[in-house]
Amino acid sequence: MEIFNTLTGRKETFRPREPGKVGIYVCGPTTYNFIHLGNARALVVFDTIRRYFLYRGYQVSYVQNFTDVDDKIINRARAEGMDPAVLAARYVDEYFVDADALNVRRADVHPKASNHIPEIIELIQTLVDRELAYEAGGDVYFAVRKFTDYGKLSKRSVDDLRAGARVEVGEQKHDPLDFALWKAAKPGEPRWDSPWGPGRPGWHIECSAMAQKYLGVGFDIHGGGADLIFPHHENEIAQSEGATGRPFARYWVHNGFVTIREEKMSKSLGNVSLMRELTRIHPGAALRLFLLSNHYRSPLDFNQESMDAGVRSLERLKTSINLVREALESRRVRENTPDDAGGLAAALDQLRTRFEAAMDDDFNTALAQAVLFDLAGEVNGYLHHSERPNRGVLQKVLDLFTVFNNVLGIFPEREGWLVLEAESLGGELSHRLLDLLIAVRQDARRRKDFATADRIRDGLRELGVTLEDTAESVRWKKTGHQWPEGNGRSTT
RNA sequence: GGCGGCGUAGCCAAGUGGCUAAGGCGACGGUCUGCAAAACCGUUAUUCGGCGGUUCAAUUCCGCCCGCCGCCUCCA
Repeated sequence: MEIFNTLTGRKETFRPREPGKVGIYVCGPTTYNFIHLGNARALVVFDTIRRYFLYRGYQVSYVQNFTDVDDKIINRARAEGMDPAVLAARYVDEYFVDADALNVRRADVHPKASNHIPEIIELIQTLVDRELAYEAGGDVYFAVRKFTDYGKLSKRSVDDLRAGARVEVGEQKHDPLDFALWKAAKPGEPRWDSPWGPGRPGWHIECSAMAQKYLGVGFDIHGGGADLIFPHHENEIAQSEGATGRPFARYWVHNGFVTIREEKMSKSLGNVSLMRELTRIHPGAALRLFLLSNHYRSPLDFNQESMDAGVRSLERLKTSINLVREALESRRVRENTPDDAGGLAAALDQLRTRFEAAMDDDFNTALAQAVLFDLAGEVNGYLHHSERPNRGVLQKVLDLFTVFNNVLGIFPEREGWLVLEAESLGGELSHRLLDLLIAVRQDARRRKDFATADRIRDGLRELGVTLEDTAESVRWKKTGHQWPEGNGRSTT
């Protein structure tokens, strides 16, 4: 397995700290709002990486924190007249709603800064004892210039950084480059007792403390968005390696940004896309497919065209899986016919090899997706050309879809069965009405009253239900339109 | 200014020092269909931003130029 390591700037063969085991720490969101598309990309990328290690048989320890003590939380809580802890807890809950929509699995541990104050204080104390940190007016700062390796991750020299560094009002840094490990509490702010007086941890220190606690020193993979390289991860390295004298993490993995219509997504541009909005409009599976549609280190542009293409390509996968399922249930399937498509079974082995090669090469999910589409193409062709498809080979196809999906996580899985979508029309009555309309239309078709038949089909299409006539039955599927509860009609 | 990335068909997007430059979306033609839809078959980059260089051979390596983007401040 080859992984691009930000620390060395190149792809390296992955060698775990302990054979058969891999420890991964990913920086999770600061819980002051719903997560946005950029957060979602990081989540999905690292969830997929984790899944691939599991596929490869590793025992994975996957840790993703929540930053629940932070200026942004305090400010927002103040603005809303809420207790910061309550606000943070609320958005932790909301995080899971969005993560679930993207089929992102729970981490093995989801540590929160607020639950690790003693560990944080202990780590700061170690840094103070080693004279890499100093107290000033109730704050504690890390002395960047005393850590000689500073800048090794972001490839910056301390002198380059000097120009950009600034000192906020009220800070008492000895050097503008220094950063806060501990912030003295101002009136009305959350506070914990410490050897330096009441206060709260700075942003970077929590990750050092929690990663070390759950994964130990020198764990395998530390991940996050590329914007965390500097200063967050650089500072984590300084703190952790300063305190232990040993390498903090072995492979640093960073995902690229999401842009929106070619612009960086940011608050100031007002173009932040919250997942809560997006999942209302698009199926989670389509969003996940889109998020994995290019290499994780490249920028990914979100726009209507790309998303539409994602939705349609998802349809292709669903259709194929459904065709296989239908065939397996149909009368034409045979137990003992030879694999008469000229080697579908052999093709499956090749596809699996290609899939692994793609993922082995720095988690090339775009290539891995192509394998999924090739699988769809292979089996569609087989079903089209074979009068008597072989049950065994079709089952293998379904199994392979499941194996691939287990890594890419596009469709949720329930008891080994891929859930392609919630085929819900919003109630039992709707389903019965639809069945009735389809039956009436079938009668019309038998009478060759195609005007009526087409009127029903066209009308349903406008309502977001597409009918497909097959030799044996009529299929329907939901397309496009969403029907939010209670609020009437919404056009996407 | 410092650091880093990108430029492949109408769009999205993999990729490689030389065998037919993946895959998806779209478009076009055909099969199927009452007509559709879906599916299938076929077509859709003699060419990989431009100019040089290295090489028997470059889209792939190097240099320069043009264009785009990100980080250097909180940010996935």
